[in-house]
Amino acid sequence: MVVGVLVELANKSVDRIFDYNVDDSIKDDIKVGIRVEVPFGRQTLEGFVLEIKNSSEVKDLKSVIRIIDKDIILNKELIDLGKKIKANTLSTLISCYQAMLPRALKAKKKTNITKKYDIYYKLNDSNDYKFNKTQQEIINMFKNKPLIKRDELLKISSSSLKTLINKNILIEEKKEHYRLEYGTKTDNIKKLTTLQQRVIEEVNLNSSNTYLLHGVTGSGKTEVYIKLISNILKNSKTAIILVPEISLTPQMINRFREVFGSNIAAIHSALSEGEKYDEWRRINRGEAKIVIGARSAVFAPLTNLGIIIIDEEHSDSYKQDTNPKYNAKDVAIIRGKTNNCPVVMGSATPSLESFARAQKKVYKLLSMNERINGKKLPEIKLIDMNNEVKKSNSHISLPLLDAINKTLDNNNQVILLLNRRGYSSFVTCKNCGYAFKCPNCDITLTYHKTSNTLRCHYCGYGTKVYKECPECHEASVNNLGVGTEKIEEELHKLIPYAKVLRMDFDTTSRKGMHEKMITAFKNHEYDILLGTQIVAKGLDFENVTLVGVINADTSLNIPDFRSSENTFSLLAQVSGRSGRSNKNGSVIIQTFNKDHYAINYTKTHDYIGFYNYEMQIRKKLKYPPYFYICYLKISSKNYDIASVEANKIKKSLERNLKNTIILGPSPANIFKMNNIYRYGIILKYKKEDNLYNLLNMLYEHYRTNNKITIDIDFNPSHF
DNA sequence: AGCACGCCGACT
DNA sequence: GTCGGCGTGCTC
Repeated sequence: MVVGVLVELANKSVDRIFDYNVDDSIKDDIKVGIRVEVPFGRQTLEGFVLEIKNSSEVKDLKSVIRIIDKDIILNKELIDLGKKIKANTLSTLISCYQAMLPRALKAKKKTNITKKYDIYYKLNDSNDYKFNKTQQEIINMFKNKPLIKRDELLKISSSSLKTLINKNILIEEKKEHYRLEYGTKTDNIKKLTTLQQRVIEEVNLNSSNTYLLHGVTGSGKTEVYIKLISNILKNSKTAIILVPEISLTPQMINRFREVFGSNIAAIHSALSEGEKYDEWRRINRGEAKIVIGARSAVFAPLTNLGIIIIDEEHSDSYKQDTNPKYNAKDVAIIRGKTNNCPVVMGSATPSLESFARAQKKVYKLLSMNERINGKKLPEIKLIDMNNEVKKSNSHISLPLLDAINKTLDNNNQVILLLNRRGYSSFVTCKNCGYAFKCPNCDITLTYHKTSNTLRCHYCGYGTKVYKECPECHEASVNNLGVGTEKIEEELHKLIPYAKVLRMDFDTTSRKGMHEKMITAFKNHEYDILLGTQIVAKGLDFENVTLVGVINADTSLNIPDFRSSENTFSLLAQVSGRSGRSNKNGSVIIQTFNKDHYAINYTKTHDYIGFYNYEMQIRKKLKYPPYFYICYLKISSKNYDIASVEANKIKKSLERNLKNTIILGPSPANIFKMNNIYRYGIILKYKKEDNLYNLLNMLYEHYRTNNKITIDIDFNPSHF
């Protein structure tokens, strides 16, 4: 017997199958998809069996050393899926498989993650032996229970136990146990509104359709997902639900546990590698039917898949920005087709790409435009900070302060968002909020400290930094941002009696802190929840009737063609935290750009209006969804080589791609990093048949060149 | 990724 | 003369 093995080396030069002989002694356990250890050159490597055959074209084969797991790690579907992802992302096949597996199953960086066992004992047949009193007591325990845990027997006497084991009267038996424990399910499915019910009925569970569920904040999307999954389970099928890591809170998981109990496997970053390994094996063995997790959960080795749900589909967290640079949404659709099951993507603010596909009937659009509490969406007030800065020096305007006071007087709670996306990488005017923009690309210029210049990292345009603002002519140009600590300080001065809970990535990084804070705020131990992006998503507090946005503009100024979309989405999401139960909510947004369309469409909760407006811009500037984008990054330790080669590459692409717009090379977002210089080339195209081929050849050409590294990202989430 | 092979510069 | 620099190529 001969096997074709893919070794665990993420290098293009060994990204192919190597053949090995299999000794008769291990032949019976060889299956496609298991892991084996093989000799490779002078080293010993781990790899996956991808083929089983009778003979090989290669003579003088080496032999498989041993089988690592008898269990199949990569089933047939995942093996094929990996090949498709390789083709779509131009990454190595092995990296695609590694992306599917928990750390414990990768050869690299494995930190001794093992299975956990409980030790049990059972009685041996031959027991014509004279026991003393304690020994007899132990023996008697086995009358009702054939298998007893070691701990229980130790309680009686460790020496007697030892004797019985030595005399071969008790036999040890190891049983694997999982680290996590699961409650019992309640099947507590909430009663659905007619709107929710209609959506359920529209989803054809026996199709491979892709649905886009556009539901306003508070419209009850989660309960729709639960009902859909519950229907899937009745057909004895399985389900995957993807959520952004940030909203994968214990509340969210508990809600699913409540309904589905141990049928759920939840994979999230708060788990240890060992716990992740256990959860993965429960899935692989068919013991868990529903998988909830972030991006990589799309690879859950479930068989008989019945539905894939992607919550908050607009989130850029579904795109992996390291190799393989896959998007979980694309992977979900591929799995949907192979399993003939539907994919449901939900959001209050769908990505333009997805909504455009829904408009073109590629996806089926499902709408829920009412909240389940029957209330209207909260009223949104804009505060023009151009006027407010003249009145006071505070980051919190008088109208916002007033509203906070009123809310607290009524014994309600407040969420304050400090928008820190893209913080301080660009330069703004302190007086009027003006941000310098590229005249060619209409994106914000990035500040380069070393040269004290402003640069466009799309086209390379550069200009020096002016002290004087070209808009209001004040000498107030700076690039300083504010942090949550500063705002907290101000709040203490302005409202001394208010209890403020500060939540950002610093204060929540310790394990369990995130959950603790959420619980404390829910229990009304605090009046104001102040935080960054982390407070904007998915949270559900019934007492919150006011949401305040300190600065709507920072994310608007990010040098990214999606900055308006991301801002609109963030503001809509955070606004949705207000007035979720039976109380009316309101929202106050402080901005320097009150006439900006992204801010204005937020004010009227008008997603469609925003969509139509933004689509015109995308069309004019040839951005997605009208054009695809591919980002090439060329990096080198040597400044000149990076620049020269990047220009050579551009010329060569120009010769070979006739239907593609090529921008750059221009300095990448972080131009110099670890002393490596990086240039970016942007490709915009609608249809370019030869593109993947050409880029693959380009990659191959530079593979052996150790002065230049090329990195290719199709449909990047940012660059 | 390792590791050997191999072809040029500066030293006991 | 040889030790060792790292560019190039191979691993079933």
